[in-house]
Amino acid sequence: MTTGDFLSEAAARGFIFQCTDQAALAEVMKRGPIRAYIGFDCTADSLHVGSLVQIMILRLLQKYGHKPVVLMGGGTTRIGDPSGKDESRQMLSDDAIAANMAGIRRCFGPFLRFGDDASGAIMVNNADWLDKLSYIGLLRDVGTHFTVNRMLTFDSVKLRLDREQPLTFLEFNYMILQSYDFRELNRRNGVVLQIGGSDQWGNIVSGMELTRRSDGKPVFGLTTPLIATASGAKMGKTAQGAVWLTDDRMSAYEYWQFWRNTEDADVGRFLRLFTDIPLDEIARLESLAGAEINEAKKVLATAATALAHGQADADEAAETARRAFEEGEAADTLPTVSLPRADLETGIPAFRLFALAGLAASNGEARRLIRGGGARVNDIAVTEEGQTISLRDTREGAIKLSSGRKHHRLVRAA
RNA sequence: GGAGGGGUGCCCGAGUGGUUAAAGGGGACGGACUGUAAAUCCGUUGGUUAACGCCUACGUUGGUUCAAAUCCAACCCCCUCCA
Repeated sequence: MTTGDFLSEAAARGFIFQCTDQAALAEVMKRGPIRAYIGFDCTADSLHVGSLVQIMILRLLQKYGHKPVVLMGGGTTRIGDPSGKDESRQMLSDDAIAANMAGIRRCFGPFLRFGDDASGAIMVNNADWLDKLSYIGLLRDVGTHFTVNRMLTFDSVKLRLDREQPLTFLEFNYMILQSYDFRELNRRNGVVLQIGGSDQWGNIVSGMELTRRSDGKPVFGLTTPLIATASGAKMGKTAQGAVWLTDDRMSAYEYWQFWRNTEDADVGRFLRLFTDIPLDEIARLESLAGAEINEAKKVLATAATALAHGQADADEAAETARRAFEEGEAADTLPTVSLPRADLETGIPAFRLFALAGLAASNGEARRLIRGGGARVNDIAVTEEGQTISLRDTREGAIKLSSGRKHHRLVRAA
């Protein structure tokens, strides 16, 4: 395994959508380790699986001895990227951006090894240089390299103009600042490759051109495909919202469940993108037919969860799921809710209990759940909305509530 | 600054005085079928209530009316065109 093999594995795993000059990049990578960066905007305090492709490709880079550079958009987040958006994003305060950055930083820990050595990942913040820019200086420095004619042809701009949605001058400048980042990272850190999602193509190419025009340096751009499920839904959204990578936002068990519920048609693709499992093993798993594909989904779930949460938590999630789904018993590691012992002794109406346990958003929703026949206590369907559930219903130390086949909670007396 | 158009439930979107908690679609949740999949079909989709009902809701605030998402006024926000 040498530094030059990165591109072929990245391609085989489905990471590459477009590359500005793949042959030339392959040459450069063959000669030795390079530095590559991906920018992350600080719009939330944690990352979700929507960013996982980017994280995984950095991981793959590192595996081949290259140095990943994680760029935190402390400066660009103050502008807001218009790419792929119909409306401008709400302006974030500087405090919020700083807090988000700290949260995002934590997300990378499990996936990348940070360090100052040749392949150790590093993290930089573009506020370090963007905040210091002077307007006239910037205009004279980079403004001459951009034509408005060209900028107007970029999809991010065109989309807004075509739909007659406002594009503020602030946002119009985003691509210039992102281009500036690329040149700056090339100058400061010797970064020669920028990676991003396919919607970043225009921004990446701009940065490449700026670096070439003003410094005469050849740099490269690479984009990853947009990941959607086989049935066309956006990847990483569930009823509760985004699928977060950190356990303060989503438990390892829920994360495991997310991957376990992958559509059949996506299993191979997801195994290649979101796990380190060798390609020949993936080919075998992918070829499983019919119900056997479930085995591949479990492998996917456990491997993906191990990356984000650690092997121990992943194994526990797998075991919890096995007992809950395959043996129908309540593993004591299912999500648990504690309620006052006194309340449970007197008993609580079923609909209220389901709402308290978080299986329904309101008493009314719990009632509808029961009417629809989707609520179960200890695996027995609840027929009466007001049926009293009390400590007498405890089985093996807890009362097991279920909403549908997939959502379970254990209730314990506190 | 002027003229015109618009702000409806999670989202899109219909609705121009009462029968409107508000058509339709999407999404979501539940059920059936399965394999914790997809597709399909069925049900549900503001809160509270056993239920009648009550409360909250159609940008904001007031007003007209027995009755307003719907009419009037002022204000806020957005879009288009003109200067």
